[in-house]
Amino acid sequence: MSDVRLRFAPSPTGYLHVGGARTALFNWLLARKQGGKFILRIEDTDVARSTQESVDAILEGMTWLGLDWDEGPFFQSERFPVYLEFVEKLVAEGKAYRCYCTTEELEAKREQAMKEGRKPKYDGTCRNRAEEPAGRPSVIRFRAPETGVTAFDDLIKGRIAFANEELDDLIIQRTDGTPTYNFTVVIDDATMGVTTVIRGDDHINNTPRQILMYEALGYPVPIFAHVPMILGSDKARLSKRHGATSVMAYRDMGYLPEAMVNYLVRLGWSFGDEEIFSREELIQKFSIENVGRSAGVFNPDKLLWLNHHYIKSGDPERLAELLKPFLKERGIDPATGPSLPVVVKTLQERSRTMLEMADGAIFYYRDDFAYDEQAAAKHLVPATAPLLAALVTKLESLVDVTQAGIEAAFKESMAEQGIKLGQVGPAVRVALCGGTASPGIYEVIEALGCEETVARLKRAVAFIGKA
RNA sequence: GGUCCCAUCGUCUAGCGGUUAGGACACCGGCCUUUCACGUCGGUAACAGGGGUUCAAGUCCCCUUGGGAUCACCA
Repeated sequence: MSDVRLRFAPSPTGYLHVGGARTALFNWLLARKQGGKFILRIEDTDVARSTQESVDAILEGMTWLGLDWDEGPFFQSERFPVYLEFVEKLVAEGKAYRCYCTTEELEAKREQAMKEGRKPKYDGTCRNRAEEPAGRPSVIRFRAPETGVTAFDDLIKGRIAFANEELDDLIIQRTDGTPTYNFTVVIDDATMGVTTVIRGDDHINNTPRQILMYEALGYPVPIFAHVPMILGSDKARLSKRHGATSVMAYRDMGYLPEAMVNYLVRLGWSFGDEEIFSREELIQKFSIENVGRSAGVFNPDKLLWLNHHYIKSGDPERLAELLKPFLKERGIDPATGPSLPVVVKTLQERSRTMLEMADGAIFYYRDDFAYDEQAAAKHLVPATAPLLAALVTKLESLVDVTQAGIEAAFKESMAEQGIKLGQVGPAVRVALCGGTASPGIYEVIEALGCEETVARLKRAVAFIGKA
């Protein structure tokens, strides 16, 4: 046990994407490993862009991944009074000041500075303004030191230092009185007692300003760990055009949460040569020290492989439950046919996603499917009709409807007919499943039951007769 | 452009001064086999470049090059 406190602080302007999910996961893992607390905070100070739908989507994504939080969710929009209090405190102490520069003026100065090759930072016009013009709109800026160096020891990147002259006086309160991100994040992390901040490395440049504010406020500076970004296949920032980026989209595409968690954690973190980690193992083995420093490319193939792995080794009962919605989408009611867990067992090895499994399960629950044309042309031919008929006879009197019993019946029938499995097997497969790719025929028969199997074989014989 | 970050197979990575540079995904072969798969065996494939330091450098330092992030009254 320890008193580490970590947090995930997304802004509700969209769904939970894989990058955010990984950041959340790292925070959650460290909290769980060290027996600390994991806080969820919604950063919705930008009222215009924040939506309730996004909040719900983020919560849903977290829940799906199994990332439970100990405190929150807190909403920054509900804490405005807290922020204002701190703003006033800073102003009273002379650590922040009112700025009357208009957006247009600032814009012009920025352009001018760029044109002259200077840094486009705030020039400090209002920093030492003597009197305050009444009736003019104003913002509040944080008074940052103009000299010196602000540095921190990043748990992932190592020591990072910034010359204070590179920083400028950033706005902490807008004209409309609302606080801005770089301020609220500091106030919240400080007042919520956050000890370790794990976040995307796109925040590195914000860190020195934030440290300066912690110091101005008299709060201890947390430890930072900036995790590298996730890239698309072209090494550009991961986006929609690389494929799905929403965590929930992967659920809908038939991915298991444990596969997503396993994939995400290994993207940037490693533990020797190990690839497969259960949730418990991750909590035990995860460490920030083993998080890499460079950005990583999101590899859908490896995610798919992991998903396949977890489907192969998953509990059929659970998978059956997860499969139901996918079957429903296909208009199939599993109650009308063979036991779903039994069906699942026959499909686990050949399903990389639950969606594939659903497609593979369809034939079990429909007896009116059309035969694959090529398969029928090749295997449902006159020569096989009597062989199938012989099997019908054999199966109709079969008592031991297990794979072993079925196999024995097949062997017997084949011996009587003087043929090999290859001469009748493919036809049975097509008769039962409609195509040439399917689980083993003994498995299928066991799942289907003798009655249904016989019906399908008879249907195939009839089909041959009509052809 | 300024600042900051990054750099081992196509991809994810191991490596923490001395290795035939290892594993995984993907890819290509063999085996297994009633199909598809699973499994299994094997193969192709990497230290961005240049300087140092050192008996010894993928590992430490510097430069170059190449990526990326960030410079908002967004978060």
